Amino acid sequence: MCMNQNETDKQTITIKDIARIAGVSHSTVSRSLNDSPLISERTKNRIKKIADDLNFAFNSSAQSLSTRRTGTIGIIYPELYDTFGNSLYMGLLVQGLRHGLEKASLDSIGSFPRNHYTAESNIRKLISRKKIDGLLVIHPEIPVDDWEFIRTSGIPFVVLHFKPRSFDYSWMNYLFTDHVTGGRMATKVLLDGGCRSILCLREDSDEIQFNERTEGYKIALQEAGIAYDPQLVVAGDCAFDFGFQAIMDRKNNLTSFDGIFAEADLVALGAIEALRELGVKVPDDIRVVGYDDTELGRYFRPKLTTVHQPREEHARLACERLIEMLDSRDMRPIMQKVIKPLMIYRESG
Amino acid sequence: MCMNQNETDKQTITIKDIARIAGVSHSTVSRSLNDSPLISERTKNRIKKIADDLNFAFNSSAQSLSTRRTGTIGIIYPELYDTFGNSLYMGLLVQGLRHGLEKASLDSIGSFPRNHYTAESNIRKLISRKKIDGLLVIHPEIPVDDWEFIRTSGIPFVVLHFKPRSFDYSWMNYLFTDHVTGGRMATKVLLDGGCRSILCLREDSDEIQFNERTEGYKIALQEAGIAYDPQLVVAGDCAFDFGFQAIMDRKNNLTSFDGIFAEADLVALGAIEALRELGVKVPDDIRVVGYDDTELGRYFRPKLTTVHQPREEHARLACERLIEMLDSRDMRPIMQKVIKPLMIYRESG
DNA sequence: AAAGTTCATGCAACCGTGTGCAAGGCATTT
DNA sequence: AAATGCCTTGCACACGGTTGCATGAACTTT
Repeated sequence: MCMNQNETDKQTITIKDIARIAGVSHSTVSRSLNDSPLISERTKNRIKKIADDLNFAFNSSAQSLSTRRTGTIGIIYPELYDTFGNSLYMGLLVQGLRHGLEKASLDSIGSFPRNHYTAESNIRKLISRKKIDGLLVIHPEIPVDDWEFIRTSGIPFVVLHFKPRSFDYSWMNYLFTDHVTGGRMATKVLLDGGCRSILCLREDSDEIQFNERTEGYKIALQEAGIAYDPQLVVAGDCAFDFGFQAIMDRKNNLTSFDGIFAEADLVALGAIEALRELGVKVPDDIRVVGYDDTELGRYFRPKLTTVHQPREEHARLACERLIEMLDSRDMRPIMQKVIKPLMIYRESG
Repeated sequence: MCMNQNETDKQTITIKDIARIAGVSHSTVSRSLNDSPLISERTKNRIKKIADDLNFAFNSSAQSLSTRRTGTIGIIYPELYDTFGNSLYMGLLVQGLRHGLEKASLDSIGSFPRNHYTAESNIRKLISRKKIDGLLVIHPEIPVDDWEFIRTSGIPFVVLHFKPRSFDYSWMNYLFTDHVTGGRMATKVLLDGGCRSILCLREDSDEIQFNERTEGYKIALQEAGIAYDPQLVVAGDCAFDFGFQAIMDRKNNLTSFDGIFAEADLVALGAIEALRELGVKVPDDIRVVGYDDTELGRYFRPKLTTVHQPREEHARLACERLIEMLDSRDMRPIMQKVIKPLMIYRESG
């Protein structure tokens, strides 16, 4: 009637079982399987063989309890789909981290900063309950007391991509992008193309990265001897529709600008679509430059000129540093990189 | 000179510490913090207070060792960026799972089926080392012996989205989409729009889902009394460029078809872009229907008519069933859903 | 042949928590 | 007053590993 629920349950075997079979103590088994030099080759091989035959695997909880190492890393990252742009951008970054950790045979627990239902801090939980050995943080909005908790916990961690707001990060290991330079480069491309009046479509938030991009925009203007006009900076969300609408809102006023710096690719694509519908030629009439180099920019026409951040490299470096910290227990902020972005010249800008 | 590396390390406190402070045995502390009815309210409150004051948190390894529950679930899913289309599609699904698990305060270890560097099976590792309580599988290519391992391990799991190939899944809990119906609906939209000769752009793989979509395409044709022409089925990868190139390859032959069923949104968008460049009007001259309802289709013009799979619902149901299995230990294949997709009518088809 | 080394292994404690069973205190019943 | 029962708590062992130290055997050295 009702299936015997243990029907398929494998008998779990432990090092003690192996010890019994091999006629040795369980310490010897433990040492053998961990390749301790204390044990003779002959015994080791015999025991490894037995373990193999029985498909033995260590119980990770027991091992963690004893060694104080879990072999898993927490990755704190935002919703991939709160804004669509995020998914395009973050995917590759998280992917890169997964690979970097895999290389060191580390597992990863992906987590939001806090539980959406209980509002409990996942960061705190993972650390204090000792579920993880280290932390990779990619998130614009870590609460100050979580930072404080991370700091006092002494757990190895690396911060990527988002500069912590309202919290001193001079003592952390981090890897950021120099968005001032990014914004400046993007704007300069437009200026070099002859633009004199550049619309800046930025995200309506206080995130440091967007402030920096706008800052770069201003610097480039200044360098070109063009007065900064606050009217030309428009804030919205990081979405296609914002770019589209921003242009449509100005359809009677299209001569008021000759270039567009969109601080996100998707916004740029929205703007381009609007321009196309209005019969404006990109880049002939108006030049457009995006930011982030999501895949999309490669596909749609005109192909998007944009600012690239080396995401795979970010991920690789972050993992390497974290693993180093795990091994050496040396938490000093040795890696504090602010990487220059790269301009990708395509058709739109 | 060199920082004292223990400077910030918090002294870990255990239930024994609390026991000592409270003047009770550690069993009493354990029972109190787990709200056992055996302990008097007065004692419980006193102990909870002390635990709170000390910021006590259970050591999860110790707890797992004792209870045989880790409170974490493995999610097996593919590269998000091997093909760009994947990232668009899978992101929301994985996101939904993360939310569903979070609701039950479960952590999740995201993993590829096997380690890219060591080729070791992550599925096996996670299960046999007892790192997880359950498994959510979203992957087209799980090796047969991994399925076998999952089966004999008796671990609770739910399969989503991809039907296992070359392995009987009648005993599993699963949630798939009826892609035959999806393909049929998509094709029917084109037929109803007056198309008589429909190009089918499919992925060049044996994945069941693509075979099913093509199958649905054939059925719809048959129902409309149109002979199936193998020449009209073209296989490539699931990318924008494939759709683009497929049309460009036929630019001298554009009258040979009047509709396009692309088995992935990105392919459809590529085709539409090519048609636009060739001066062909969509949908007036040629109708195009995509598949998957990635966000992209909402943005680009003409807006893409496409087949929607309710990904959030998939994720939610899968989590619910898994959690039920975790609690009840009842592994019977009670949930075997094949969900009908939904047609999204927009502009292109 | 006795003493000293080296090597391989076992003993026992420990990591932090859960839990069956026994025991003690106290109130109730006979 | 003794017997009974309930409520609360502690003891001791279990979970499955790791590791410092002691031990005994085999091998050198004097």
